Amino acid sequence: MTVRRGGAPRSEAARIAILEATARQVVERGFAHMTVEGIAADAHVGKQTIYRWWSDKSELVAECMVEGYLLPDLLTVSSTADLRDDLRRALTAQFAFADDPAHASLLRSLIAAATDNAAIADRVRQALSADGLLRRRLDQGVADGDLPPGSPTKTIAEAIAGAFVLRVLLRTPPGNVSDEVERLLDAILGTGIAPAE
Amino acid sequence: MTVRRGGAPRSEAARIAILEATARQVVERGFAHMTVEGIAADAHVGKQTIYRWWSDKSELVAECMVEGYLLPDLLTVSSTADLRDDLRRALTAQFAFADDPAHASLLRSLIAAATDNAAIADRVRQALSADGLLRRRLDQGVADGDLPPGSPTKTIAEAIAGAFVLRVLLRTPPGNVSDEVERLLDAILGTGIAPAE
Amino acid sequence: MTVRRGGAPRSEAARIAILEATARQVVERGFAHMTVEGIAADAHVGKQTIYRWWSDKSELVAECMVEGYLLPDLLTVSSTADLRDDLRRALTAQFAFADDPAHASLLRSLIAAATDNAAIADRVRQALSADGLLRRRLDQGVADGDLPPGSPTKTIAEAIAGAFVLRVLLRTPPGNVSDEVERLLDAILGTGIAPAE
Amino acid sequence: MTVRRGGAPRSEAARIAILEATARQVVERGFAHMTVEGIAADAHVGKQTIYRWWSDKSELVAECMVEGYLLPDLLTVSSTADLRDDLRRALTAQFAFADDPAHASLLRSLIAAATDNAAIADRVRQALSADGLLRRRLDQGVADGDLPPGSPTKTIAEAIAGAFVLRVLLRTPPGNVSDEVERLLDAILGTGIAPAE
DNA sequence: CAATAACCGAGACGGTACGTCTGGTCTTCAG
DNA sequence: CTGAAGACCAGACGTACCGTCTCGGTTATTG
Repeated sequence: MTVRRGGAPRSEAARIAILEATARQVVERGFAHMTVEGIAADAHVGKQTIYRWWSDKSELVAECMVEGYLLPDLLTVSSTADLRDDLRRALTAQFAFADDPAHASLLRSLIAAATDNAAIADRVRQALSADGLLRRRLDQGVADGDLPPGSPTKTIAEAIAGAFVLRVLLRTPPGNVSDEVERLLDAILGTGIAPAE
Repeated sequence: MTVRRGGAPRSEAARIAILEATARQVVERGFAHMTVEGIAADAHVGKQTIYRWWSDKSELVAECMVEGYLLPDLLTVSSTADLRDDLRRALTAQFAFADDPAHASLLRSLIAAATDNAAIADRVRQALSADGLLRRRLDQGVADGDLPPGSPTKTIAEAIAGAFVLRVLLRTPPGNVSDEVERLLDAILGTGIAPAE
Repeated sequence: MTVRRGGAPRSEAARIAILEATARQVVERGFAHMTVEGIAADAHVGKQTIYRWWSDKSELVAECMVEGYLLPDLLTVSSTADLRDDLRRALTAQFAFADDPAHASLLRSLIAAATDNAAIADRVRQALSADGLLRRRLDQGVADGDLPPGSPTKTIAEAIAGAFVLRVLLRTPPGNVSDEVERLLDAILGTGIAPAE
Repeated sequence: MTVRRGGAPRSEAARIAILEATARQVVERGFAHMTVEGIAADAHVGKQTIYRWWSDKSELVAECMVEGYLLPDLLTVSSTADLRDDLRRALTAQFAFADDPAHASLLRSLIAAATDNAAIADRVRQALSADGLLRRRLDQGVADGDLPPGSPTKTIAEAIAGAFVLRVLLRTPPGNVSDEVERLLDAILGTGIAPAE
């Protein structure tokens, strides 16, 4: 292991102030328009203290997300007997979140950041799929016989997340959320009517 | 109507040089790191000639895409009697395109640009869904009885596009493309086995 | 010759504003403590406009001096029949100037600048020797027989300037100026009494 | 008096390493461009160890000079019966020293330092006038009748030092040293010919 | 001989300024 | 009036140092 060779240890207070300021700046200005200088000023910190520990602003945002300063898990997947209803609840909440223009704007910022930084991308996916909760509920659906055996639950979960991402990217105007959710459920789970033979 | 009051007409040569330079810069540097100054130099054009006709770099990229300098339609959807095979062909080609790291990087740049500019976002969706071709093939599938009547074909097409976008965003390592495509088809079309009652 | 190929010509207004601001900053802060950023702000000018035309702050100060924004000629050498009296008047005025602490401080700043930049050094010498006026009066003194024929008038003028520079450098407290001037004249012109054989 | 209440005594090794490093840095970078951090690194010493004992870099340089790490006494004034010859020897050595560009550069650095710090200025004057040796030889010249009674020997010594300082400042190109020395002696001592009546 | 105190090397900290790069605007001249 | 060229003001970039503070560790003196 690395031996401490003198010097003050890293300041946790500074680290937290910087991450909080970063989160504020992402929300206020967006990823593209926020500046390291602005973060330093907001956090009452020297710029060098930022550059000492992070190489660029996408690293900052990545750590912000990992530490949960930016994006809560958007999905909370309930687990009743009714798979479709559980998913409906979860997706409705997620879509409603994105219908707030400020939230949509934040999400677009994070998508932009994700194009720069794989860690952010992964964290976005985690947030969007409730870090596996969604997939686990789908697996349960397979076990319960609500989904065909062998259903690719991981892929289904990613298709749901992807549909959501694209909706945010396309700025789909907040329409009738429940209709949209229903259509997405139809697309993923089938219309509930067995396909024609 | 606005009366033209003399002077030289807009130079088509300059316009084309600028769009070509923009396309080059997106590929070489990525959307976030390219500069208007760099484009002007690359196109041997004054900065003002750019600012006179476009308000910012996302407008430039948007026009580039519309004019086809940047992204070809990624899907070419065939129309045989077998829906699943038609989709398989289309998606396989699309996934293969994204497996080239340079292409994936370009796509991420365009996603970043799309977060800034709705026109780009829409154009990305168009490219990803072959400007409606995919949806039309799905509609045909409904008509042929390959999909249940009332299937939300638009939503299905967007889920497919979304799954692809998320794959690009997450930098999913190029694995077994045919398996992944198969899983995505399973997710969207069902496993081919009627869900248990 | 170089052909102008377009682009706005250099702004004379900006150039003057920068030189004036530089002069103000030298006086207010001193050469060592003034900043390019401060000058830019004072002159309401972008930093690049400074760096485009000057390589560093000693170049700025040099141009300031050449243009006369900073240091007037300190000597005005009269030309009566009495060499010693002419020099007395000139040196007394110069010493009195340096007795103002602000002036002394400015002179030290310029000496510091001169250690960086030969052009400044030469301009300081010019200012100190009235750009040759002093030497010409000494030559006249030789012609009049007030100085021995063959007297090294250039060296004498430099010794006078050097004595003054050293006085400024040493911060010799403002004492009895007329005594000091008299002693310097004695040193340079002799005590007026022929040396003992 | 202040009572020592325990603790390690000041490290002489560190003090010497710092002064040596300071001297190296003055020579290598010049006073204006050397840094405390560079000195600390060069001396393998913590910055605080410097700031604990010196307030700024001009203090460091001042102590360097007092301790003789930087500038030897440039004059060694011999004391034969011939005043002019004694001075000629001394000045020739001094001028020859300054003809080495590295020495001239060091002297300019010290002049720059002297503009910041009166102690350095005084030490420079001391070095240049051999700490009074020159003046004492001039006094001897008065006693011997080589100079008029009442000659202002202090002022003469300072004029000699000043002429030398100005020569260094002006970067007078190394020309014929013996001629220059001769002219300076003429300027100070007279041409050796009694002035015309 | 433990406790205390001042020292030491190392290096993180909040800052200021550097010199460069780019954004968007404005100004010239050529066509 | 367009377009190439490029100067302009503004301000962020990432780096270098400033002078202070905080570590772990090392001598001395003192109770």
